[in-house]
Amino acid sequence: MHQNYWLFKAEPELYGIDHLAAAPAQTGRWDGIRNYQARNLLRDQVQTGDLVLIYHSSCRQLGLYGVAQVVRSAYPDPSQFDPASRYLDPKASPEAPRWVSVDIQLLRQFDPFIALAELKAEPELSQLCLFRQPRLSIQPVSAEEWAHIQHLRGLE
DNA sequence: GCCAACGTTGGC
DNA sequence: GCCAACGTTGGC
Repeated sequence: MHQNYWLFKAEPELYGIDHLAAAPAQTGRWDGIRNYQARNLLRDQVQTGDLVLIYHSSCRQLGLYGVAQVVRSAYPDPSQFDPASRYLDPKASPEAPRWVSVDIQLLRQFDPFIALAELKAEPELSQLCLFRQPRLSIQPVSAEEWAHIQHLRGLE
């Protein structure tokens, strides 16, 4: 299948690029998505091999921190069944899961990170989902937007 | 199925 | 901490 591009939002105090970088094989589970629009994208469209921009929200330095690759496509998010998790969903069961996770592997970190203000200053990025639908936690990124963002750090 | 009340997100 | 935008809930 054709490779797609995404932007995943993270609150770095909960789980962010540093957690991913420290994980075995720099691979971690993207869990805790509890919004139906984001869930549907994750479940139906995010495929193994897709590339992902990691965005940090709700923190002092908002922006893009790196690139990851999807290494496992959607499967039931274990945290929905976990009474100890803040993401427990009492209406979900293993027989009828509601939420999904994917696994991603960190490929590289931007140096320096790409601040939100830097993204906003690029006319070519004015249509980014990040600006049009800022609350969506799993967002599509076009091939053109992806290339432009890579070029901001001299990357292909 | 409408819609008011309420909760959450997230930049500032 | 504020507050606008937006998502969810639940009575009718």
